[in-house]
Amino acid sequence: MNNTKYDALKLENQICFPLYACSREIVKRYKPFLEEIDLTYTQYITMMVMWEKKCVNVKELGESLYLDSGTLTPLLKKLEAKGFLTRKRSDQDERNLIVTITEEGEKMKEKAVDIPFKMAGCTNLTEEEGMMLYRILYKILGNDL
Amino acid sequence: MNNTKYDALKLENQICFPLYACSREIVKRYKPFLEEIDLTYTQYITMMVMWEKKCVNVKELGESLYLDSGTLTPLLKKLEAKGFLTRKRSDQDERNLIVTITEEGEKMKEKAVDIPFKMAGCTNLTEEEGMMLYRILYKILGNDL
DNA sequence: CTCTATTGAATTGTGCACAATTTAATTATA
DNA sequence: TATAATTAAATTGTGCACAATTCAATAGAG
Repeated sequence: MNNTKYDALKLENQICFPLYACSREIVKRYKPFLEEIDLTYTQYITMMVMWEKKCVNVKELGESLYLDSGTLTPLLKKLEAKGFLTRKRSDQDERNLIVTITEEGEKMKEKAVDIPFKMAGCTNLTEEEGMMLYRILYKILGNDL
Repeated sequence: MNNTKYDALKLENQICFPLYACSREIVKRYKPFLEEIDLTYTQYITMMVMWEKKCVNVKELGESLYLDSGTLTPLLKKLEAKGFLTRKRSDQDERNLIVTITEEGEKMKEKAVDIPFKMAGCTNLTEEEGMMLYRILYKILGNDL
């Protein structure tokens, strides 16, 4: 029993710190696989949205990824330069930038399709732990305090 | 039942994505509290180590925080400029840089001490969920695959 | 004791994140 | 319908992260 009012300031008593460390750690484990298809992690999750939706504006993309235009604008320009998507203003409302996946972007999906399975071996969680983690993380994300 | 081999590439089926989003989300919730004491989140967890250890070299600090010298060197220079710590090469082994907390850095602790309690209200997890999350995250971090 | 290998920080360069501001387009209102 | 308010992206500036390289100091092998 050596509790002090400072215990709450110890690194080992934080919940945010392992979250932050873990996030970076897993992104690091993705890196070798993502390098093979010339994507960074953020570009990869962006492509995931594109593979599903084919066509979105920056705002929708930002809501899906919890990212803003300050992050997305330069990132989308890079993905456009790589040929995976196109960027074009909407005719109906020129404030909106429409991002559309290209043929080449679609082809990428074939090269990406085994990454999730390769990554599955990179964590030592049981299926139950994985589901629990998933549920708790989305509970936090859903909490708009 | 519309399962395809592409389901594993959907954003909603990722475990890493909510981890990444959640980590950033919580750091964002810290920001208003940390601004009051003029620290960024990374500077804050660095100070946590300093409050506990008083004196460490960059390597030890990096092991505690899962960060390397590329991140820590500029960060420590900023904390030194703010007067919270000093940086000095070891006499025994000049390769080592000894980081030591200052009187002023110690005083900061008083101003930081209620941040964990303020943050506690910022997540909607039960105590059990918090403990579960903590356990699972450290299980991943401990896994040196 | 000298040469080589290793170690610990610092440096360099790239890519996010994000707050804050700006710009242009659209909508709402007096 | 002018004007004000709002909206969507882009821009600007700061601060990480991190791979890769460099540099200086020390340890180890012959």
